[in-house]
Amino acid sequence: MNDMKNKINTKFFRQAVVIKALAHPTRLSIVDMLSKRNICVCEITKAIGNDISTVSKHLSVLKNSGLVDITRKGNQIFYNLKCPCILEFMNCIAKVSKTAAKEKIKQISCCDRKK
Amino acid sequence: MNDMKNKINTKFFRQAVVIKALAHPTRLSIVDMLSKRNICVCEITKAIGNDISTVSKHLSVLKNSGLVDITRKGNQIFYNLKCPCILEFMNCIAKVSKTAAKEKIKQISCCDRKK
DNA sequence: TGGCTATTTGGCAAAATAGGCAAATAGATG
DNA sequence: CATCTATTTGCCTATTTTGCCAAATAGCCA
Repeated sequence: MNDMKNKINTKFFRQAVVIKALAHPTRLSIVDMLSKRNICVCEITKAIGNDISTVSKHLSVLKNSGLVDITRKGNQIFYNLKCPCILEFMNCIAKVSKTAAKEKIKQISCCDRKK
Repeated sequence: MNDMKNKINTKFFRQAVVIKALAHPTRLSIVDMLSKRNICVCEITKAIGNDISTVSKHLSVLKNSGLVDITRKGNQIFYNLKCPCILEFMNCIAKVSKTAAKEKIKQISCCDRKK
């Protein structure tokens, strides 16, 4: 069991960092945008609608996880997706989330089986 | 831009729920175990080494996200992975996390380029 | 150099998450 | 029904994450 504790502290812990980076609606939306083309911070900020400092922090979470990279062009910093395989992953997540949503609707609308 | 805000509140928000469920070392470790076979709570608890109530809460996060399902057998509850595609996804995450780790080691050991 | 634009960082308060203990619940079984 | 085992829930505290504002940086250009 301490065995497993150690394991958690290495492989799973590191992987969780990457997954955590994806675990926020704003960051998912950013990843979605970046999957289409590289975009600069100011454009992302416009699309998201939060304060630019907030967006910048989200971007730095993505960068630290290793999911994205940056390129400077003049004054602007462009972010780009580093690992396209993330997109397949996103398909899988989309599937799970759609199924889950449908099931929740069923549970709510059909009959409150829980007292 | 409010457009995007709305989008965040629906699709990306729901997907983030699923990803958040995966974004914890303990839960990743549970998913890894479940990928091999269905296991009951008490066995998972033994492997993880946390309090059973803690493990139970992690399991309920996974269940609410739609990633796992349960089956009762006698008075034990077995958890099982609902969506095998998660495993392919994990390969991708593993790749990103390994690359990120290597790069961090490079940054630290070779030369502190940041002042 | 000095001012300009784009971006990041620091500090802080609010909200969300994690983990342990004790109590509650759900079936199984005598 | 009483009790036992397996699991979940409630409550509480500690930690982490978010998001905003103000201030600091970084490169560009006159």
